[in-house]
Amino acid sequence: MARNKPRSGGEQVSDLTAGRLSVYLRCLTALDAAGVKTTSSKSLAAQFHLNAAQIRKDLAYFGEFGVRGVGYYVSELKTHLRVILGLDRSVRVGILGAGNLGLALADYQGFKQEGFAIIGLFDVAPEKIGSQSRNGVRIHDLQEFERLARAGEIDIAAVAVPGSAARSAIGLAVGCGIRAILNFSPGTVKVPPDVKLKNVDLTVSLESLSFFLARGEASVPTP
Amino acid sequence: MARNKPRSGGEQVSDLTAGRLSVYLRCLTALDAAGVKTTSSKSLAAQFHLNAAQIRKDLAYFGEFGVRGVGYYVSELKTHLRVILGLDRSVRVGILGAGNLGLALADYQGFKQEGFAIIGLFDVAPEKIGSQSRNGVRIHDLQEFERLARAGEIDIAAVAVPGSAARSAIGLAVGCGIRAILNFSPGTVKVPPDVKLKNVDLTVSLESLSFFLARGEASVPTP
DNA sequence: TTTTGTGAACTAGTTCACAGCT
DNA sequence: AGCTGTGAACTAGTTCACAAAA
Repeated sequence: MARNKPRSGGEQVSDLTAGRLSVYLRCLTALDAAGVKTTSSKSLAAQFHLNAAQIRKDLAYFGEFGVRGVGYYVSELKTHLRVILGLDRSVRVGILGAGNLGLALADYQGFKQEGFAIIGLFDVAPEKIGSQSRNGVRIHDLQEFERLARAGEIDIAAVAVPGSAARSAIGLAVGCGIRAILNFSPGTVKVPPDVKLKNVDLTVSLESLSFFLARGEASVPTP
Repeated sequence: MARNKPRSGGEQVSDLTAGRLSVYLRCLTALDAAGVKTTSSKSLAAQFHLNAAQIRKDLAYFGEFGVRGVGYYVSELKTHLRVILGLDRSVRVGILGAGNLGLALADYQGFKQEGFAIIGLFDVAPEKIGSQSRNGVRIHDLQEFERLARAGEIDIAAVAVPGSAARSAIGLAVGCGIRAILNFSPGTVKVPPDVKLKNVDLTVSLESLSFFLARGEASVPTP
């Protein structure tokens, strides 16, 4: 059995590491589903195009989960990763903006699969309020978001409003005590240091690709 | 006038740099719309929470666009950036997968605004083929994608298929000569080195946020 | 003076390589 | 033997600080 250095939440973990932990969890889930009992950093690296040393280093940071000479027990490591990622409890997501993107996010199956709970869609347009997405996620008034957020019933705000409304939507969420925001709107918004803002900028992604096409370059996938 | 070192497409430009160029273009477009004629790296940095030295370095890599003592001419620099990003010609995007996400992407206004041409949606489900998105983007058979791609009429493939179909969809696109792929499906797919693959993994994004919530940490926005 | 463009210094992130455990 | 965990070496990315230009 391996249990040694469960790191106290002191040091800063990089965003890239956090993302990789999520990737590792997905790999382990696949192996588990395939009935694989044990694996190693080398085998994970080979199968999923990762670097073995990096996997070991990322994992070792949170404790000694491996067994020397053997590797990692798939199901055990999976459980550890779920705890590390905070997925052992329900993570409640509220979506700001019930446009095309907001509606698509609400019905995105990947979230449900990973255990995220979509609390609802929130918009300001009176004609949308009361209706629901294809899969039955209800659209509420933005005030309802405020109420729920202040009551501590929303963990993550997904912001999918038009660019012009992004700043105020993010400001609102922060004001209600939201500590984690996934922002799909364009622009450079600043948040207090205790709030984690993650930007998914579709225009920037497409324009980067256009740039590499224009240069005739290409290479490594972007994680 | 400034024109000195228009870098030959020799060296490798990092993905982070490419993304920042797109951000700079957006900043300049905003300034231009506001009637601002000149700006400086310092002023851009202050307004949009960037680093002045980095802006200068990124831009200087492609030529001497600035004027010492003055700064940059907004409209001139904007034009340069559009050329550098390959946005001076039409960039044609085909969307693989006409599910919720694919449909939302097809109707996403941000793309149209930036000059991307959405060629169509492509799916395998017979009942979807022939219909169209809310804003009128047609859904075609996947074979039509193959035909168009082989004819060189699609520059970027956006992959929004279910996870299980991602590998084959990306393989198909690569096989048809597509050199740039924006992938929304989960998983670690490998592509040849001359193909640029950019992953937008919503589950990884949400799980990173969950991780930071679980640790009680937070900090800098993620670009 | 102001502000660019850029080498130098620094910081962050990745990979190597091996001691140490099973 | 095999594989982890980790310091050391390396690579990439960012910021500083200043000479050169307008």
